[in-house]
Amino acid sequence: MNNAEVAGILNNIAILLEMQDVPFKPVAYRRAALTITSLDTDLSKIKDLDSLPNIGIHIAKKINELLTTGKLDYYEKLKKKVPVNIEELITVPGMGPKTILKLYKELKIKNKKDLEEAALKQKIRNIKGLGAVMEQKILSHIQLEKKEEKRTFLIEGLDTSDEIITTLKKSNLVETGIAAGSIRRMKETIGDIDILCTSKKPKELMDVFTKMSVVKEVISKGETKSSIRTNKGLQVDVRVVKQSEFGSALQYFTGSKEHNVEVRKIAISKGFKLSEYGLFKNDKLIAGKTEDEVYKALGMDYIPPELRENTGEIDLAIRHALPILVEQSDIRGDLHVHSKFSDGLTSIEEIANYCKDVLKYEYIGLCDHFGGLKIANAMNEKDAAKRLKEINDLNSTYSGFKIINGAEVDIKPDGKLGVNNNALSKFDFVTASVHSSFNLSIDDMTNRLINALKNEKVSLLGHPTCREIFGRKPILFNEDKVFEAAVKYNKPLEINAFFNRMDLNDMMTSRAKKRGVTFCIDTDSHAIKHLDYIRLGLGIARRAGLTKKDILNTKEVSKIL
DNA sequence: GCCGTTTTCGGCCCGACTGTTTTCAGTCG
Ligand SMILES: Nc1nc2c(ncn2[C@H]2C[C@H](O)[C@@H](COP(=O)(O)OP(=O)(O)OP(=O)(O)O)O2)c(=O)[nH]1
Ligand SMILES: [Mg+2]
Ligand SMILES: [Mg+2]
Ligand SMILES: [Zn+2]
Repeated sequence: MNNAEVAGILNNIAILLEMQDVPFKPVAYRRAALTITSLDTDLSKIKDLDSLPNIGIHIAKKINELLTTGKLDYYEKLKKKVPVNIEELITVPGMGPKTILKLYKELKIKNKKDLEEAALKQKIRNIKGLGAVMEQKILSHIQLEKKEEKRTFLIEGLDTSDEIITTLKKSNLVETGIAAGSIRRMKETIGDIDILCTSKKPKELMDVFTKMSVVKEVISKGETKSSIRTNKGLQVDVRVVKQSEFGSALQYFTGSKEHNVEVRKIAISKGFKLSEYGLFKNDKLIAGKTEDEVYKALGMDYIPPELRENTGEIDLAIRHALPILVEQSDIRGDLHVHSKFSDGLTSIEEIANYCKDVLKYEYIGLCDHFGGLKIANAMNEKDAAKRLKEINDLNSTYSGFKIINGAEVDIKPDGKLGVNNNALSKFDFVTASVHSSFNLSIDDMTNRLINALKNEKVSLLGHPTCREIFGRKPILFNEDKVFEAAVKYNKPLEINAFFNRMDLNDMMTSRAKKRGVTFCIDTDSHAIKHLDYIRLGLGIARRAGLTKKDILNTKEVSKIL
């Protein structure tokens, strides 16, 4: 039984207990499940389970029973009382523990199929406490759901929230509009789009919001909170508050939920109450205009959104020990950019101008594919020579900006590069990365990456895990050994910021930092607009707590060659 | 069931929207 399965069962127990109105235990089981979900080691490898946060002796014992027997008596007994497919039913909006219980008792509904049939026969509307509206909601959800992916890419959230805020602002009813939730925290995937607005006319603003042309369905609508679904199937939540409440509302709406709960507990312990409307002491407003004010009043330093996951940031903020996170303005260049000379779409000059004039970089590393990779239209020696001349010509026209003559080369299964080191001697910067044979044994893959890192011509290990979000699984290797090699040979690991790679991800970056690894945030651009993905890479870096000095491309060009 | 600069019992975040509702439960953020 793996971690996800154990967490799933603990979550189901929480729901079964809620059905019986058991107080507090559901929260305890949910927290335990969350702890397990965020674990990066297998439960079976952990000896003292009850030393994990939110897992005490009782849940630890239950986990052990699950791990050794594959079953849990306590869970089986709970299920016997309400033998329904919880996972399936709970995904239907509006279906919570109480509704599931009621429908089982009254109509023997055990799963989605039963639910759909009952709704079609108009049986649900007759249940006391339910009605025709609920019946219709259930039906339309079950029939429309089909194949919707639940979460989506961060970049889609960033772009769509920008578009919606722009649309809302056209009404002149918005004072401040900002994306919140997981978008503001820069999570690699987002479940919905959360937008906070301040306005003097919330009612009118909500009318505008729920009547936008992209709205397919209005999920709920109130004066301070409304939700819609777009024609692309994305849910958008908008909260509207007064400008004077902006800080506390943003603190609330940015989350994470777990962070909020923890901060609110601290407020309680100090005799305050914290909500989206402000920090209060005996109904007297203490803070609320800015987030900074709220955190300060609670004895904390301001916590950057990317860190608000209740993974230790609150303690650090109290002890004034938060890291000073890397910022966009610290980035001096992008060291993994493709041009027309391989599979990119853009001329070198266009790329250079954008980096120099718009992004204010001091350098770019042109890392067109070189040798070996047929699919990516790799350069041969002749192409490389032609490109070098173009680079030199352009460089002679710049002051304070430099195009670095780099290459991206393939790492073969044995860890040798796609081309020999002699052929690489002409390049000043070499990104080595895996592009095929993703399924080696862990040992072989580990040796493959270590051999690449060991190679004196290699400057950087590109997209180290090769995972694609919602797509290819990461390649498997011994993390500790690879991190160790990266430190030993003084080679940074790439934080590849391409929207569907984001590789290394936040968690692995955080673990690597603890082992002393350094990093390089690259966009892997193949077109001008990809260069802006740097902010996705910054999101990963900041979520992992990286500072300027952890990152190669915050350094001057003379220090990286 | 978990947890502890109000340490081993007594508390556990707080509020909006819907409709099941006419004074509130349930679900969701
Ligand atoms: N205090 C408190 N705040 C919550 C709760 N649930 C959600 N929030 C706040 C924090 C969340 O970041 C914010 C938006 O809620 P979402 O459900 O959209 O979650 P979030 O955006 O963090 O993740 P997502 O990617 O949408 O799944 O609302 C809660 O139970 N209590
Ligand atoms: Mg969200
Ligand atoms: Mg939301
Ligand atoms: Zn590349």
